[in-house]
Amino acid sequence: MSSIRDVAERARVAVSTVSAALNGTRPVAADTRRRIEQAAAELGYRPSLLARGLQSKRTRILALLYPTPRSGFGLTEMQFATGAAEAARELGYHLLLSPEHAEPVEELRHITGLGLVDGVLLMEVGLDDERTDFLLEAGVPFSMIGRTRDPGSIDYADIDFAATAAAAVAHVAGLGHRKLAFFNLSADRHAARYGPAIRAGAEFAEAARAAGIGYVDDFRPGSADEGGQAFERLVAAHPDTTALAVMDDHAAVGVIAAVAARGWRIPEDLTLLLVLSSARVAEMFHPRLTTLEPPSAELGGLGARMLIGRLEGDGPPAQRLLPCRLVVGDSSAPPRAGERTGS
Amino acid sequence: MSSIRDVAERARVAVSTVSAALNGTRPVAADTRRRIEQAAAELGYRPSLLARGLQSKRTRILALLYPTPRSGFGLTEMQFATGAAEAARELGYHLLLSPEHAEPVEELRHITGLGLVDGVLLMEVGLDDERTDFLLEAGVPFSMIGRTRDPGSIDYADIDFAATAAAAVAHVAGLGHRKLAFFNLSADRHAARYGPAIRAGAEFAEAARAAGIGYVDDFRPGSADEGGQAFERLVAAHPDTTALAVMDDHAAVGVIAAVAARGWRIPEDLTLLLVLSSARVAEMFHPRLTTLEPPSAELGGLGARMLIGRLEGDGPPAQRLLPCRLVVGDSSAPPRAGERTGS
DNA sequence: GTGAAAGCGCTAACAA
DNA sequence: TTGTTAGCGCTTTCAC
Repeated sequence: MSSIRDVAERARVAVSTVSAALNGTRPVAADTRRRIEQAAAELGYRPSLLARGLQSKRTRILALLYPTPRSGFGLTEMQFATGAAEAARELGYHLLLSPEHAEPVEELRHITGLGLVDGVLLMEVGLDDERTDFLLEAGVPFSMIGRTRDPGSIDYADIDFAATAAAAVAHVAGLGHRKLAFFNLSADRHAARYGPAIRAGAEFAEAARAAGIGYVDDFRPGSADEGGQAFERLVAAHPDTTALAVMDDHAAVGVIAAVAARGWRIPEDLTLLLVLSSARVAEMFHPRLTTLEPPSAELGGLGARMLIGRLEGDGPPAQRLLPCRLVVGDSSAPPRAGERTGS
Repeated sequence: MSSIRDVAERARVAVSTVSAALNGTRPVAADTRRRIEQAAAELGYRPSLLARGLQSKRTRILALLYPTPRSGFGLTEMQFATGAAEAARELGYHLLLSPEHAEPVEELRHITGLGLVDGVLLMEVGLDDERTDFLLEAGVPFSMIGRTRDPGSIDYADIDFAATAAAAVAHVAGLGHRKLAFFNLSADRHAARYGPAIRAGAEFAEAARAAGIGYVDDFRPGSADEGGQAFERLVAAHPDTTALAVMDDHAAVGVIAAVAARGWRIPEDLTLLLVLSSARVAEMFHPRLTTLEPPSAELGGLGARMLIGRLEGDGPPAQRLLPCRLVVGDSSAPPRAGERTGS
């Protein structure tokens, strides 16, 4: 690799002039600049990020902290990462993928202590997240994909659960349904104070209330089996339910099986919505499910942009909510006029 | 951030002694070492990766080059990334996520030119991959997840297609099937000389031949619709086919629908296998599909380890093939004794 | 408009 | 066993 000295020698100028010419830090005579640029091009010169970073205390590297896949990392999470990486790249930054192990705060301390990264992007943010306390205290710039209960002036990009729930409710109400059930994420996720589980629950209830349709949300199935069971209990307790929104992919699988087992059909006997699942997953189902697809890549990109904005000293905190996109599949239809048949 | 000088002053020694004590580069008196360690601890000292890298020409950062999601990035690809990040972390390295845009080689030139990374991990390697030529020529250490047609002495971790195909064939043959069909990846992927498409095709043919069972593989459906159509054509042309292995998730969806449309059932009328799909995807189907799950995280981890091995100057090239894991679901069963009913 | 020199935090000769 | 010193490649005063 050729260094700035090589360029300077070849262009017969001082290194400081090369630096100035290449960065536009101070005026350089047009002719000198030309010689320098040519020399740099001929040598294939690339300024060393390390040296530059050492000097300027800025590396243009961002760390994306991600929890080691628990039950499994979804497509959604992946898209946060790729979205963020993409946005970072566009702005001349790099994204470091940092797995969090047992002790997230330790991990943070480690990664920020190295002086390697300018800022941190947090994923899977809990309502109360100890990592934010640490970062705030340590004065490390960061932004969140998701948000804590009280984000204060921290930058974040999160799903607009209110708009998402409203869209879902409008969709089913528009089809003529009068009673909607909502299967939230598993009890585990609630116990972990997982924001999406809690916010979606609250917002669906509110949206149903506002729309004046019936609403049930006592279920939190986290697997196919639990999904099937929850569905059976739902039908037993609320036979007038004609539309169901499910947050957990696997639970949806169980619901579909249970529907078929009763001799019912989707969408004739039940309108089924997948909430916060990518359309790619929805396509795996047959019939193709209507889904509220989270704008994952956009959220990741926004998170990265916000962080960079902060690093480059922008203004007020950027806090953005993006609604899920309603992708209508073949699992939604008006409710059947008469009684449902089957067992 | 406190620097090595601060530690040196506090411990009343020279910086070089601190460096030596902390890195074990040269002998340090036990007592001195203690003082240094204590001082470092008290100051919360973390050596700067930048400074160290500038000096040692080694940053302990690896770049994972990933293609910008075309049709869509699967879980599988994600797991390469997380597996690699995990392994890197364990060995004290960091993983940079580098999206490749239009011009992969340009991207490589850029990322390697910065002096930021010690080596590169390549994903989605084609049979003829221009990136390897560049890296070889540039003398940049790298390893591949996947492999070119002729990997020479390049490190790689790839799927063992022969073992995978053998396991699949043994599974269906063991159930008593006499004729297996194989739906390869889409024509697009073949056109792109995508290794897995080509290798899996060849190895399934070979495994079927070796096992002495019938084999058909003229189909390359890349979507649900194409999958359904391919299935219809298959049944028309080879009505004696009782087992089917499918590589594309979406095509499998179409097959399942087509099977149902004929009034057939899985697994009674058709044994269906998903090849190279994660079990997590297989669970989305009902019945749960038997799958040959790629060891994605392991491959990613291996790729990272190999690269690190190379960087730390190990011996001969590491080239590893890992078989897919056969996860038996509810879609495989012995062939039906009599005729199949339905249209 | 340009050059010389200091220094970012660290490692590695070389001396002592 | 420890200290002194010279860089790694760059940016940034400060002179000229």
